[in-house]
Amino acid sequence: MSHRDDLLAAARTLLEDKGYAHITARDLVAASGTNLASIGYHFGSKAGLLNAAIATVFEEWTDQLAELAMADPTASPIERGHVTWAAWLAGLAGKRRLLVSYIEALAQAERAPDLRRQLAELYRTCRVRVAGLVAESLGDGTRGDDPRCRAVASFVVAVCDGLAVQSLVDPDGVPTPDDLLAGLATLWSASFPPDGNDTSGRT
Amino acid sequence: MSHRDDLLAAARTLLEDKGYAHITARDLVAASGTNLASIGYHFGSKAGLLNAAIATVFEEWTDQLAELAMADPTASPIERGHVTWAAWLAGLAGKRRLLVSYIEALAQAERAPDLRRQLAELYRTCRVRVAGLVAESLGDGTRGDDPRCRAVASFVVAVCDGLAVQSLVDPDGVPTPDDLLAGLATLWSASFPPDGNDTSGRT
DNA sequence: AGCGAATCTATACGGGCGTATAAATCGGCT
DNA sequence: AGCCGATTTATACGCCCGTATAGATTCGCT
Repeated sequence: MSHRDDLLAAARTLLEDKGYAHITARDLVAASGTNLASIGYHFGSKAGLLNAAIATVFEEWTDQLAELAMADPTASPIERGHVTWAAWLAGLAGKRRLLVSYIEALAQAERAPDLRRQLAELYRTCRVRVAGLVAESLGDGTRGDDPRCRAVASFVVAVCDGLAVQSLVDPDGVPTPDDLLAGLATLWSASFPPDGNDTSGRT
Repeated sequence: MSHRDDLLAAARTLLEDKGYAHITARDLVAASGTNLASIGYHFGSKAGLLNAAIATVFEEWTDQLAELAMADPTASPIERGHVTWAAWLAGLAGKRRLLVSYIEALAQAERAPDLRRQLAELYRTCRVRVAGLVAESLGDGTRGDDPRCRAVASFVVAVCDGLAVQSLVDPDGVPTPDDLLAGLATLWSASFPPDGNDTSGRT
């Protein structure tokens, strides 16, 4: 394992137990068994390392959700949404501490152009990917860059964000998957009106 | 004006243009024209001052919304919700920078017991107050401590939070007041079934 | 084996940080 | 006027921070 990998792993750990804002360069060195100067050498700065770590976390989450959403090839789009959110909600409790760091980073990004660009790019990629999954699940030849797919993707991602944050603010007040489904039904049919030919699920 | 007030005002200003995490004690002194030691004297610590400032911001927001929600004495509960959220959404753009600081504080609270307690108390008070408004708007003698009122209050507050955060993450993807109303209608009728029973969505 | 590049180590540096201390000043009260 | 507590001032202390530098080591290649 290179120092680079060690540092990344340590950053990931520390994001969980110290929080983005309170990690010092010396924390990272101690947790990784590497050297102070290695941070600068491999990542340019402490911020560079931390942001790289945030990115891996984000990608990890998207991977998990994407895999889950597409696990059942026969599922309708609405079922996939349900599955995704249910899984997301179920996992939130265990992600709590990392989530806090992620939210911290989100806030810092407002005044840190580099981090901001990085997060924006991450979101863009994520949405494109989700849009692709939506198109795939429609199975009628619609492509991922279809505006409707992009709209649905934005919506799905936004809901995941909203749920995550709400679980921080008020862990006991987060809606159940069934609550979500009721809301989803309304919003989904508003996006894909069930008039004429439509493959989207009926409830 | 006492140093206490000057510091509080400076903290409020700095929360907007430097962000919770990056305000230093010397920033506060410079912006307030006071003295380094006055922070400790009046607030115990820099964190004490910052948290007091956050509290005033929070209370200011609640005051504004409460006033707006109750402006029209003939409005139904659902109309009040609509008005409140619409106003909240309209104001979010102008609150953006303060909002970032608030979110930062929220994240920090996870590892800062004092701040955490303070925010929890703020939320509790806020919910009680909203529940009171809900009861008042029902106008049928229901009291604010009725479980249904409390549930509605939690929901309303959570939505405000969710909207705020989403406006940070993705300002262009925030739902319109009308989108909200559609979702609200579903959820509201699920909370207060117009007739006997079972209005919740099913798979 | 020998060389250059990549990587790692040890340490120094300057700076900014939050807080504490002690003295000066103010303000109300008798 | 004189006192006392509340407040304000000026400054010092010690700590820890992020980064840079320079030299040692390792690795890949011929």
